[in-house]
Amino acid sequence: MSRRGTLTRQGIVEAAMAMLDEGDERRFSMRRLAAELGVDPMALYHHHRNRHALMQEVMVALMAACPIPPSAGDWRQDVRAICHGIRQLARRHPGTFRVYVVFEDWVPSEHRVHEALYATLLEAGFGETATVRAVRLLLSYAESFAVDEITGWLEPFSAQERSDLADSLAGGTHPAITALLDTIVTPDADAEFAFGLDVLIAGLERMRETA
Amino acid sequence: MSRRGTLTRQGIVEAAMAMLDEGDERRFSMRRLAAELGVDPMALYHHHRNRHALMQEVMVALMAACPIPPSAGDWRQDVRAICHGIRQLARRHPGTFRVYVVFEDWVPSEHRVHEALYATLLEAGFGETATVRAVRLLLSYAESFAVDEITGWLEPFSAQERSDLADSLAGGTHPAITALLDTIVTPDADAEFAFGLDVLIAGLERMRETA
DNA sequence: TACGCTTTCTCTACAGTGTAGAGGAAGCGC
DNA sequence: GCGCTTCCTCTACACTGTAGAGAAAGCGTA
Repeated sequence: MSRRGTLTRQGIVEAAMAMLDEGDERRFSMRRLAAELGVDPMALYHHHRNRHALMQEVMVALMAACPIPPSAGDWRQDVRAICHGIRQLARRHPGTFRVYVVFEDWVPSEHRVHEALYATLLEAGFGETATVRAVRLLLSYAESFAVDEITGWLEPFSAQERSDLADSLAGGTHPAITALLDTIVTPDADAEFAFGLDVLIAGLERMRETA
Repeated sequence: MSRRGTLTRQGIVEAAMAMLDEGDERRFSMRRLAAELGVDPMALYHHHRNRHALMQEVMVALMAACPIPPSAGDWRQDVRAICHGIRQLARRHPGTFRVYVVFEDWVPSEHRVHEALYATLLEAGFGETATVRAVRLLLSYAESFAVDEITGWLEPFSAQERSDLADSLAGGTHPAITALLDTIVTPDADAEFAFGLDVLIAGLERMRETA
């Protein structure tokens, strides 16, 4: 057992993030993390008040790592780029991101991302209320898409999954789903993400004109 | 201790759902549920293979309870109504709904809701691919909005929360957020939900025209 | 009524979790 | 050298899900 100087506040955060990201984030535990770091579980508590406080730090680190591309002048392109950054972040840190989306607390480093979106829309001429609402809309789109993607919902179904789905339709009458089965089981993540962004941006454009 | 006939497969499901909904869903446990039912924890395992299997049943019950209004003839109105049904469901079953959105498995009774949306958009003239994508978009909007709402993100900030937010902005430079602070801290859930739906529907309308 | 069988529940136990509280050792300043 | 602070370990507790064994209640049949 190493005795001293092995642990750092930030080192623990990084190790925790790595553990969340590789494999199932539900397998994360303070004891496992301590074992990984070759240290007694309670050693962690000297650097972080408790599990929740550690998680908070991990969330801060996560959002601080969110890429925010520089403005390209056109708000539509900027919005696309920022949302893409969120998607990239999720792919780089799938486990941590999934913890993030259900995390209840404040994560200060979120501000970076929010600021970028707010600034983009304000400058594009959206009103204050519309901007705030549009940002929530865009963020929830990007985040929930990203979660779906890292959870595997956007990968083509296996033969097994496809037939499970088909079987589960047998009970009731679901003509529309049945008709769409082939399309449903062969999603294209990139195209789907772009589609959603196109819809949102087109819709926002209309809002701006009429408001 | 009651000995026999107190427990029912469905009764356990309902009690579990009630326990999830009142108070924090993270406080749910098999042992607490058993205590509530006046029964030994292991008694539950005779009716449900394990906690996950029970949760699966609860999720099925949840989605089976999702109100699906009859079609009104206009796809825009139908989409609005269906999404509103999801929001209502979340408000009636906040704890269960929050478990649902992070639940990884298949929930057969989801089909009812999906079918309604698929059918609506197909009949409105959307292509197959567009329909599938639009449905995912609408569902993820309704669900993530509903989660935000039941989590409390759409209630006006308390003075404390407002000043916490203001403080957290002091460090960096966030001119846009700062300018929007008043708007950010006074959200209006109904208006916000309607705004998102308007944007999505307007955007989808454009997609249908150009496709 | 009596026997056994099945169903339903209880009891005990184990490995896992987060973490409180006490204690020990390493390194610093004097 | 001494003491103080910092960092870590050890032990312990209350909690979790659930395996495995056994008890009791009610049923079907004789």
